Amino acid sequence: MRSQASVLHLDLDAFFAAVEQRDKPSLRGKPVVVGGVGGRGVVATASYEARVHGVRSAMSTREARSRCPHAAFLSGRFHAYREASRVVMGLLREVSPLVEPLSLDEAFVDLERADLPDLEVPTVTDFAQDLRRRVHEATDGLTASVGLATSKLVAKIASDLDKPDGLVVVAPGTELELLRPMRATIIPGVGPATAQRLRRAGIVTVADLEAAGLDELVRLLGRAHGGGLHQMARGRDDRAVVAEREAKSVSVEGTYDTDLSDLRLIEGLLARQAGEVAARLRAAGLSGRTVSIKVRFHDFTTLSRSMTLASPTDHGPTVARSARALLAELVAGPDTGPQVRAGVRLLGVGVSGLADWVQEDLFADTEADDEAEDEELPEPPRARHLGAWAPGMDVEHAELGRGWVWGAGRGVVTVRFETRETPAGPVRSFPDDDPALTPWSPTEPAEDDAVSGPA
DNA sequence: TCTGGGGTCCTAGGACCC
DNA sequence: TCTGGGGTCCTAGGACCC
Repeated sequence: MRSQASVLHLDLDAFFAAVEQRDKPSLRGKPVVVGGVGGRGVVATASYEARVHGVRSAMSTREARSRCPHAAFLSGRFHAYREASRVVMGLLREVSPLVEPLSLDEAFVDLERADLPDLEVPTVTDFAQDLRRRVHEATDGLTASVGLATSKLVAKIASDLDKPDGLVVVAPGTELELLRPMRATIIPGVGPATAQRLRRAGIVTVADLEAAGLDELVRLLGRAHGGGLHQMARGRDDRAVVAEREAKSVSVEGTYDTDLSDLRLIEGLLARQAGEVAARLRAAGLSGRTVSIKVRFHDFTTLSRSMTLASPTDHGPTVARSARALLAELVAGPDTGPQVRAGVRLLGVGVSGLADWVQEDLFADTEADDEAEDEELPEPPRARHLGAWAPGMDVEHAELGRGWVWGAGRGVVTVRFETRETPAGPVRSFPDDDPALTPWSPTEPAEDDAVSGPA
């Protein structure tokens, strides 16, 4: 924790709705709701005029319509939101090189890196007011609420205290008297489930949290969360403002207005999502090894299945093939098969375990050179390492799973497989626990990034 | 016709490795 | 040879955030 209030948190007010009101004068002063407008949509942002009628984020659009029928319901123009966000983040980076965006409408700014004569309360207060004015100007009328404090925790809480269009500076040394009377749910990370567990233990306010022992919190919430809250409740938060955060996963999902039960249609939708995910990976210069699907049934129970490939991919057909294979496993499952056929409301595809293409290539070159030098073939790896014969691999690759054997060198594996036709397409199984395996000549060219390594 | 979409982080168990 | 302990990877699910 710092000795001066040099962490700034800025939050644009009712952001999506405010952009709509800015761009469409007829909406100004009127209730505006941005979110899903379909039968199963939820509210992303409600303007303050709509909030008066009880409309809230994450509420179903159906509920919002009944509470505020005269509101304008809009599905959102994300290009406009991204553009407004870009302007604001650019402005923040002008005042400090250390800006950490949390979403399109929110960021931390480290004032220790800003050009200020000092970091005393009057100075940072004037600075923040000037910043809010500049945001208003640069965005053609959007308002921002700002919190200033000695830590991220308190700055974020502070920015919310005088919304909209507010500024709250928490003077160093006064953090605990601010936090103690507040509900524990004020602390980011304490959601409904955590709040309920705490309540059952008689913990409602931050003061209660502070009085609870570390052991008790860890017992209630686990090591990481319990330990974190024990610190936060004392106003202790040393998290740094971090400018660059690397993406860890890329995913696409969709909820359908009516439940899907046609397996061909489900497969087709998954394949399309796989293509979108791959395109976004390529656009970001990323690739990943783990492909996941997500399926939500009519009763809202949600399953996920994932598989890790032998090497990273950003290839649409490879992601699609993996997704189809994971779906086929669900369809073949004695419990999950009937669930799928009974109706699916959400489908999703994601890729995680991301690697940077450029780094991957450099790494591969180095490794190839090393290999040429010492002329030593890798030890035949053990079968359990083989990502190369994962279910869903196409026939050529299953027969000759050439490629990287993760963590153990390269080899050629010959695998017997059996194919069974199902309504969702062919499902393969691999009767041999221990596929035959021989070392692979490193000079042999790779054909497909599905199974070939980064060589 | 309750309950979005895109993420992050954590937990826990099993397999495996040293 | 037997036993045990860590560490890592993988998978599934859950909580949470905006």
